[in-house]
Amino acid sequence: MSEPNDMTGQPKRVPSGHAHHRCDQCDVRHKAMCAAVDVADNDRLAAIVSHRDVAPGQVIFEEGETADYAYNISSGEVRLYKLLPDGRRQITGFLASGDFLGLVSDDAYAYGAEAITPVELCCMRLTNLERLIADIPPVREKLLDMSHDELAAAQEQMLLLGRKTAREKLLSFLLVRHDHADPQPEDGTVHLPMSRTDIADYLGLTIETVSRTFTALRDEGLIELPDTHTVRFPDIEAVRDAAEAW
Amino acid sequence: MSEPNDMTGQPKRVPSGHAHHRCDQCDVRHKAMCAAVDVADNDRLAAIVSHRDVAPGQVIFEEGETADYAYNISSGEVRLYKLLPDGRRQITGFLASGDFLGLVSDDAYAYGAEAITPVELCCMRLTNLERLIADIPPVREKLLDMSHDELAAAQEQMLLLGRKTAREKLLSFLLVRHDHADPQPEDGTVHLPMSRTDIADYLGLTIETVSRTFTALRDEGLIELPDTHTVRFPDIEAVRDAAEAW
DNA sequence: CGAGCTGTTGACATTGCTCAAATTTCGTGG
DNA sequence: CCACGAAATTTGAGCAATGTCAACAGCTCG
Repeated sequence: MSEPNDMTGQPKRVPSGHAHHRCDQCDVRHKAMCAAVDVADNDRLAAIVSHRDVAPGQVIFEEGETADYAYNISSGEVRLYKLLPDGRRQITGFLASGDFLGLVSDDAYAYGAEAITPVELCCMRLTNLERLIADIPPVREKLLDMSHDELAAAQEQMLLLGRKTAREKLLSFLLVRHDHADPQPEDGTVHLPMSRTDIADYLGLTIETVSRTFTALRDEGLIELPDTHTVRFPDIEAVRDAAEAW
Repeated sequence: MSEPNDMTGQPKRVPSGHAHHRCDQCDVRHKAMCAAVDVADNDRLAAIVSHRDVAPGQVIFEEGETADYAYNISSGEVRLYKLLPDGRRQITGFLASGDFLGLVSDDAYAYGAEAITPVELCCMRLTNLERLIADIPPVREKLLDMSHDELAAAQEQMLLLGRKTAREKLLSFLLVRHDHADPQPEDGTVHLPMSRTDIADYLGLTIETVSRTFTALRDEGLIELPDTHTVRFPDIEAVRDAAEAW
């Protein structure tokens, strides 16, 4: 139960927040599931959300924990992961602002979630959210669509994990990060808030292989590494060719 | 476009069937999404389904193809897969009778589907199905639940692909097949309708490694191999221990 | 300034892959 | 029912990609 970086004496994982948040002023509303809530129903939405800040490295929820809340990410970056009994970890996805997490069919979370950067969460009790889903058709449309997108991403990741080489894995990862970046940067810059360990556990590799592969790509001139958490593509088309042709 | 085993001169992939099927007499109704359709709405359901038989090895639909239909599997076993340009294949799942496939957020299928055994499909035009989903709340509940289950399975498979050894992969696969088998067999028998190649492409291995691992497990006494497509566990608890403790 | 991370690099080990051949299984026709 | 050929599976030998273990470098924070 002890978290490595937990130096706060505060009670954990208890969303504490404004009873009346202004959902209509939310920065990420347009990207989030909330966009499916009509202006007329805004009050209902605002009434059920609370807020929670999570520091880097801190647990949002653990695999197997009873699922009470679903969350929208207001800001920050989150990792989802599953563990084996001996500690091996597979990161199943990275989420960023506007993304939604916590809906499960079972009543326990099927994976753990941790903050990578400082994270602001918009929390909804599942019992309340389910009522909202039942009452507002566009919300369930949106959620069904989102889960189909997630499923497509998961299948793409299975292809990566099962059939790509280390080089292809890293290139695919960098390209997806680039193409999905929120304010799409003009130059070919990609920001990587997560550690090499996180990248390794996402791609089914070791940190050493990730590190060596970064170095190899840099030596080839396919990427530049201004610093550990930044990658730049001098020629992104060359990268796209390399990603699937090798 | 040529399919290896296609020796029929018949037009392909055109569902041909009874205009009025008796959904209430369907063998797999209780397992399928159709169970969420109230008896009163049975006629609506029956009116939009048609049927299609697919021979082993034949394509049901291809990745990227425009998605016209969704399917329920009435009988038989299906593989879903994604391909890389050079032909490497990742099987993302095996489906059996009662399973549902073909709902996508985009308008193209995100993966291909092929019959492993002779397959009977219950076909629904997406335009019709979507109307059904919109009109019948329990149907969308069921579909949302099903997609959450699929997602959980996909994440479990990512853990397998990224972090387990060949031995653990095969044992996990056999145990899941055993535990999810439809009429749960009393003895520890598992039937594997798919080829070694399919198993390899599902587990992110080569056929040789799959074959060698089967042999090794047999030599250890963990499994018996009465024939290529049948596995028996003399002591299933020993298998469960081996699957996650190694 | 030193401790402690995180990331990189090097040397070596190992799992699982490749290529090749033997063997078994299975469908087909006689 | 049996024989034959094709396909699927198994087995063997060698190898390569990636993992393991270890040392080192760079950065941050007290």
